[in-house]
Amino acid sequence: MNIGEVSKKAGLPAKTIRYYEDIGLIKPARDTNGYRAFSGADVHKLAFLGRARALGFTIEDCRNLLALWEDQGRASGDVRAIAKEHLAEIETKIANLQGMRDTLANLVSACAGDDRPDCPILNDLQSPR
Amino acid sequence: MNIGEVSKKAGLPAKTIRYYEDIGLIKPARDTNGYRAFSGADVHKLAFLGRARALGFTIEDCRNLLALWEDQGRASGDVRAIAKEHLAEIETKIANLQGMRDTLANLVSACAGDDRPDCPILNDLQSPR
DNA sequence: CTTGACCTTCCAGCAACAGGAACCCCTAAG
DNA sequence: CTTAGGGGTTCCTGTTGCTGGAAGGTCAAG
Repeated sequence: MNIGEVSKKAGLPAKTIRYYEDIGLIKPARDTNGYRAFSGADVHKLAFLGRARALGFTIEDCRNLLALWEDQGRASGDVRAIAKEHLAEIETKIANLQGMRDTLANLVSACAGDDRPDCPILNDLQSPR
Repeated sequence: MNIGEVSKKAGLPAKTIRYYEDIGLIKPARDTNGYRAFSGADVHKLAFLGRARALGFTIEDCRNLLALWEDQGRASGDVRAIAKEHLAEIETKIANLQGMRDTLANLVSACAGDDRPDCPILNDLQSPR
């Protein structure tokens, strides 16, 4: 299978797939013409990676998850630990963003948004209350 | 005022302040010895930038907000437009993260997390349900 | 034989800095 | 006078996860 077809099947841009090979996440074979020759297992791995990335796992997390996935003797506790840690980071991010959102929403609703220069948003950035 | 003192007053790392000069957000004067000589206005601007960044505005947004802040004849509508746009982006991010969080929380709670290899998290990454 | 759709590698760039090297400046103490 | 320290300066590299583009090889069809 060439990269274009794999790209469609796995739902990842060809650029991304090349990148993943670059950093050692996958190791597709090569045809005599130099083209990458992907196996079904490669496609499967790429789809796995795509889903892990969609859940926000970092590349390094993905590398570890992939290794655990391929290790039949893994302990599910190892997987869970990675996911739990990641979950905590996401919750932190959400909390931060919610704080920003609340402040911003207040400011936006306090601002007339007309032609006059008076602006609560700038006032707050100048010296928050 | 030297950069160290400004760093404390504005609550920004010296590195960041140099960077902000680099990209043209501030233009501090220079002493004869080559040191940056910050004015009170510079400090004020940096604090403004720090707060805008803390609300998640991009550097380009900050550049625009700063210009509006300094423009006595601005229209508050322009400020509000920037803030509103940014608010929408934040809400999008929050929604995405919440989606990830929900999925992850489910998976984490479904996973025994012990020594056995069976793992709902990996199962889902392999083929989501 | 040429066109066009593939594929290849390599290089640059994004955001917003952080780390570190190599060096200059200034003051105070021994 | 020298030295130690704690400032400051520039410049280069690295971070994360790709994306865009240039320059060129390959392949099947018309």
